[in-house]
Amino acid sequence: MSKYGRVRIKDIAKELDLSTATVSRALSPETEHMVGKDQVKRVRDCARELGYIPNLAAAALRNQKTHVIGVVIPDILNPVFPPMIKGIQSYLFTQGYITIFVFSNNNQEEALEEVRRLAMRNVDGLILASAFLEDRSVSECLLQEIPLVLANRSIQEGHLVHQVLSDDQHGMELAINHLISLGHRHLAHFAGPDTILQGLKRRQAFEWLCQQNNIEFDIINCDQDDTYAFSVDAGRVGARDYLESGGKATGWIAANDLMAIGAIETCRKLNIQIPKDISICGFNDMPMADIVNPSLTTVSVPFEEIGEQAARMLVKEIGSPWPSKQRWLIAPHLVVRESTAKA
Amino acid sequence: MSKYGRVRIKDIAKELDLSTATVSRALSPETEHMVGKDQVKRVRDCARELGYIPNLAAAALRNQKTHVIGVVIPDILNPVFPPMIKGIQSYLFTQGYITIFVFSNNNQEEALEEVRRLAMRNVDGLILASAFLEDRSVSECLLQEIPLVLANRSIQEGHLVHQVLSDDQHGMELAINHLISLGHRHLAHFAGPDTILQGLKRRQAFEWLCQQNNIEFDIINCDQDDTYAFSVDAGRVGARDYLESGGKATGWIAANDLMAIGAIETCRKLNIQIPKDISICGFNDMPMADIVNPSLTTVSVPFEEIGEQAARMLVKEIGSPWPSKQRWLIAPHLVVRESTAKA
DNA sequence: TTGTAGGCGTTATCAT
DNA sequence: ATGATAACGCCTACAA
Repeated sequence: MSKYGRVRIKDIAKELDLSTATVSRALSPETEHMVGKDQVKRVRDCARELGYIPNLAAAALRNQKTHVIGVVIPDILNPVFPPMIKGIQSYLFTQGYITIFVFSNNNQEEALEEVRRLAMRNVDGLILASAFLEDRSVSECLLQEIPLVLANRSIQEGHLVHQVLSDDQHGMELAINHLISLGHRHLAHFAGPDTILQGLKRRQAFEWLCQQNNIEFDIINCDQDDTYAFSVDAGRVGARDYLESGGKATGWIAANDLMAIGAIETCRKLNIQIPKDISICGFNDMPMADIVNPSLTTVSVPFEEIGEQAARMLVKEIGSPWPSKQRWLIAPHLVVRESTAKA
Repeated sequence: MSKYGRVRIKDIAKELDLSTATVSRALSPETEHMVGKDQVKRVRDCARELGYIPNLAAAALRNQKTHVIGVVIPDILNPVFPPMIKGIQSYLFTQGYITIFVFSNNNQEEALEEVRRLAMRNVDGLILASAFLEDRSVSECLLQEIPLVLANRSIQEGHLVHQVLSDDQHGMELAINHLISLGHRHLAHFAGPDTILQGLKRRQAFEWLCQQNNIEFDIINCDQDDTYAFSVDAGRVGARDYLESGGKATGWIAANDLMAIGAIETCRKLNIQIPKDISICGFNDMPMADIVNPSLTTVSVPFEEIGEQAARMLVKEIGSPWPSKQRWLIAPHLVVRESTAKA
């Protein structure tokens, strides 16, 4: 092969009898104007010929900028995240960034550990989609002065960081109005854990809106522990417990689609017909929500858009930090399918 | 705050009036034995106090080793990949590696571009799950001498790279035997593109096994273009075309679950009952295959295991390259659910 | 337009 | 046991 191991600028310089400075300049679009046109061509050709691949680790060390963004995702198996990942990655790609996705298994300790690892890699910025209302990852980032955007989550001290969120209050309103308009007068909410933003917000909105509308309601807490939160299993068990304890609501709203699917499964086992006997509404409109049995009526949260918007804000923040932090709400919409019907 | 920007080894050294060498040694588990016990403690304490975070880019530059693995995934929205991603990531995490996942949108050019970007980042190794039987990414890796494992895919020159694959021939046998045992005597295969390993292998296996069993069969090519391959839409259109052209098979095997779901949808629209009129079998057993309507009988491919095994082989290969390249087959199994029944 | 030289943060070699 | 120093590959002020 080539007479070099991995080709460096130095090798090209030697080959063409130039200085490394000239080669470096010729290779970079921002500086090539300082070099003669003919030289640029010579250098470029030679680089291609020798199979030169720049060593970005070295450049990063020198420039104090890696063009790497870190993203912490709580659970890769949760189907809402792939669209968000896509939104993040495809925008950052266009901006010349590479994205490191790490997965925290819904675990605060792991998330913090991952954030530290990312900090060691000198990421230029961080997007946290990991889910807890309070955890130390955020303070760690602030301490390290790493530009930060929270995607689809929030924290108590909202003024310290940028946030991109779906408007869950509005989403819950869409779901409740839908069920009410179908004639349901007793609703139930299968809630996620209060330690996670969506769990808290959706439960609060449900409670408040039912009271506003003078509707009888029950709230079922399905969360045993954090890894179990928002799972099909949580919905399964929640529904079973609710029915066994004599719950009478005819309109159910789950905190997410997976829990709705779990609830539907339990109903099927108990020979309860959906939507004839009970209407069930999900939340998120995850991929596949349209092909389950029955297909899910659900509040559609635009995760890809959330991801892209978060990435967009982060890039801006890296370019020039905003003095005040933004809280960006994205409106969900209702998708009516087969799992809801007249009471 | 601290009086330093980001704390470096040099800062700790100055603080404790030691040399950078001693501090570096004290901080690294492999070299701390060269330093007095008391010093180690002083250094560690000081590092914690100042909030020292090692700069791995610098270490990588010095050590010619980044502890970064790159993984190319063709499509994050394809539900078979999250389990594979999990398998890869969780194993590599335990081995002290960080993983960069990139997505090529089923596009060869993008995959190659991503591989180049990863090479610039000096990844220690690469896992390619991107799907084509022939593309330039592999040769690029070989050229750059980057340790390489193919996950769930293959190439013509199989002896040049490690591969971890599901045994599709065996999987197809399970599916066909299942349908035959249910009394089906005319089978159809909704095939993926021949340019992708699974498309090719599954079609070939289907053809051969039908001939072996003296079964009448049809093959429907659903692939228009690469981004469309293996999608719900491909299955939808394939089924419609097949039925409109008078296809009579009572047992269908799709090249993957998404296509099976698309085919089911078309049947539902045409008032064809599954599995009463036609039995449909999928391939992969993706997450959610158990909750679609009707739930899918499918050949279950253990993607998480494939991912973990690929990662395992890659780490070994990085440690000490094997002279001969391995081809590792993982056996799928059949999961019988509601979409297949007696003819 | 081109070249020289120093430094980004870390670690290994060599000397003490 | 500890310190001085060079080197990893790249970029850029400064000099010519």
